[in-house]
Amino acid sequence: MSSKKPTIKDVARLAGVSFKTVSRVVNNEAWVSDDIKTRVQAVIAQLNYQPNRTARLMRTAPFSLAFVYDNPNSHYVIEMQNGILSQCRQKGFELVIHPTDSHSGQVLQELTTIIGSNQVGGVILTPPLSENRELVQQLLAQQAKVVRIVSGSAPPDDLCPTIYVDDEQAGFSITRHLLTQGHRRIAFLGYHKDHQSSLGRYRGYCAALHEAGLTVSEQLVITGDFTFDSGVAMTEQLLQRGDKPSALFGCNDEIAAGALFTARMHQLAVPQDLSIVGFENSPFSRQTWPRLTTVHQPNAEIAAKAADLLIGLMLESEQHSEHCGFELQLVLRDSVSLLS
Amino acid sequence: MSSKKPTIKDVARLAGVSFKTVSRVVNNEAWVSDDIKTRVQAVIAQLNYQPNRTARLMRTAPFSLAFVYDNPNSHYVIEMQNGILSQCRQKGFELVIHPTDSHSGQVLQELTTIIGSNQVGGVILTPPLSENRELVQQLLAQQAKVVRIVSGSAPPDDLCPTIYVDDEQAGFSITRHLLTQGHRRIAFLGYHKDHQSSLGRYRGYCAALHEAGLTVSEQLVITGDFTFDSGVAMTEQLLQRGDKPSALFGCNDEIAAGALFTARMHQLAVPQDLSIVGFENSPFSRQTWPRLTTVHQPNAEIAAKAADLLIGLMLESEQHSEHCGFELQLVLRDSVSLLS
DNA sequence: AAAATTCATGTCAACGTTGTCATATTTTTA
DNA sequence: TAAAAATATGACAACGTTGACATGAATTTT
Repeated sequence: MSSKKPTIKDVARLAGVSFKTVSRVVNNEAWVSDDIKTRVQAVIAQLNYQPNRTARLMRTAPFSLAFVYDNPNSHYVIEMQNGILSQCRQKGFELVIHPTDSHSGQVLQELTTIIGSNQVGGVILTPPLSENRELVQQLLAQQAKVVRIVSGSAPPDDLCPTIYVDDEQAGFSITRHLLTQGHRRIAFLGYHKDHQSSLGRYRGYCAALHEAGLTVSEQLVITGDFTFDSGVAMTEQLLQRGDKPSALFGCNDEIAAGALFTARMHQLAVPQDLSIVGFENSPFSRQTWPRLTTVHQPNAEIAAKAADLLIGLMLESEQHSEHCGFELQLVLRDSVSLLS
Repeated sequence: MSSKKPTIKDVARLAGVSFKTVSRVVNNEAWVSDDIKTRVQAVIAQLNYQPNRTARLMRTAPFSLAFVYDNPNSHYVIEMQNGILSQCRQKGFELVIHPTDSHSGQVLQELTTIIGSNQVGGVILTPPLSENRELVQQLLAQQAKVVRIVSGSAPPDDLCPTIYVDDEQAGFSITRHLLTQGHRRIAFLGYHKDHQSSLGRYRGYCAALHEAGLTVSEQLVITGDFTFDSGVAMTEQLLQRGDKPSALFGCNDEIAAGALFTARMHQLAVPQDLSIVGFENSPFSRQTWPRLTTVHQPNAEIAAKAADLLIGLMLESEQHSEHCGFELQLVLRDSVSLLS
């Protein structure tokens, strides 16, 4: 009943052919007569034969790729994962997820291990790891294929295929949206000098203010990271001060949700007393009250594209750097008021 | 510069020993002289040699396990994943994530493929797949190791090691909490006849009402699934009716958040006009306003335990069924009022 | 009708490990 | 001090596949 898994030789024996012929049928190679092909396929079905991936892997390049991330945002990770997985399944690849700590200084070693042991043939790097040029180079030096996702309006260099997401443009759009609604004192929450997405969004914010003839007030730019708790803390800090803003640009939806929460604590009605916008269009932003006006970031699509490029790279051995840019669209909802 | 990856034979040549001896050093086998051991280790370090996992896998049992789930809840999946991953890393195992659609009828075939091709040696099954007794049996028949996570106060059978989570007990506790706060008309949102967790929580809800001498009103038990949107729809349905409840038990935090949202739309203050409780203690439940009273479900811990059991099973070949139960604790926050 | 070409199949060596067994050396025991 | 046991090492097969090459049959070309 529960016998050993059938091998290619078992199939061969039963079909009365050499095991190489079975291999040909399995891999859909040319020059197999239809006669034998059907016969072999019948036996394969009968025995329920499945080629052993491990053994196959010994003769071929690895068909696993790693998704490397350092990001506490569940929605982000899941969306990315799903996007990558959709491509992997289509093309028979496997996904290895690799959450890591970019500050530990161990990332290179960790990745070296999984690459060196042939566990994966390529990696998808997300911010902030993707911004580490040296890391990319060292992975490349290990003959690994690399695709990275970065913030920017163009790829920073030609090291490897790159997906770039135009945070600046989107930061500009959403800030201008607040301006057209009459807001003049707009705070920026989540500035972080080491965080490219934050900086891009900040540049867009500044550009929009300048275009409207306004100057950027340092008072209104608050430093913090991309979490709910940080959003709460930054908003507290802001509201403590005298001259309150009429609108608030959260660098991502979690910060914005933190701001929403804090506004609520201070008996401020959103959007009547304070307008708030977020960034990312995570499911979360549809589930707050009021629903957040935000920027749609198509994570699953971005990830799928990254996986697509990486798999292309892994299949053809040529290392031609193809890039791909994403523009982000405004999503208007209920957290912004029209100032008269 | 970028030469081929070193193999065990390269190490052997450089160290002047047979490659078998190197294998012994790598695997920490007995009967290697300290002298040679250090010499070999030096060469390993020098060449930066990493054993090829794929080749090793050809001679050993697979050390990958699959996390199989059909659940749209990002927080849940991420917490589970992290819990499993923590164990995998500790013990040198690999994780294959396998989201699937339990209604497609393809699950068995999908899992058969990844098991049959030696991609994984074991699987962790979560609800609702873990409740499918036949599926478990068929996986077992394929010599796969299985650990399942189910809802219940005891394992349903001895098929395989089982993690059981006492939803009934927790549903009872949280309902009783509402009762002690003076609530009498308590709605139950998210009843689903095919969903064991829902049923468990429902049974707890009923038991608490009975204990308080109340009867369960069909009017107050609303069927739906475990999503925000369903929570909105169910709350709408409930509020449409004449006789409104004073409290509302959402079968998970997302339902509760949907209820919160809808209450807000209807100008009902929570908890003053309506109390709401959730279930799961997802990060989400701390980020709503007001923060949700809920039940803590230690997903990462549960998942880690499951991985631990599964890895144990994969290492020792004996199939002894060890089980493990989890009790759930109430988390009191701000979404329940004291009714006078 | 012989030679060349295409098609169909088979043989055998790899891939980089681990397991089995044999052998050489050292240490212990009788 | 010879025999036995323990220790240390190596030779070689095996895992299940794919790739390089060989071979034989059928078909086309000259």
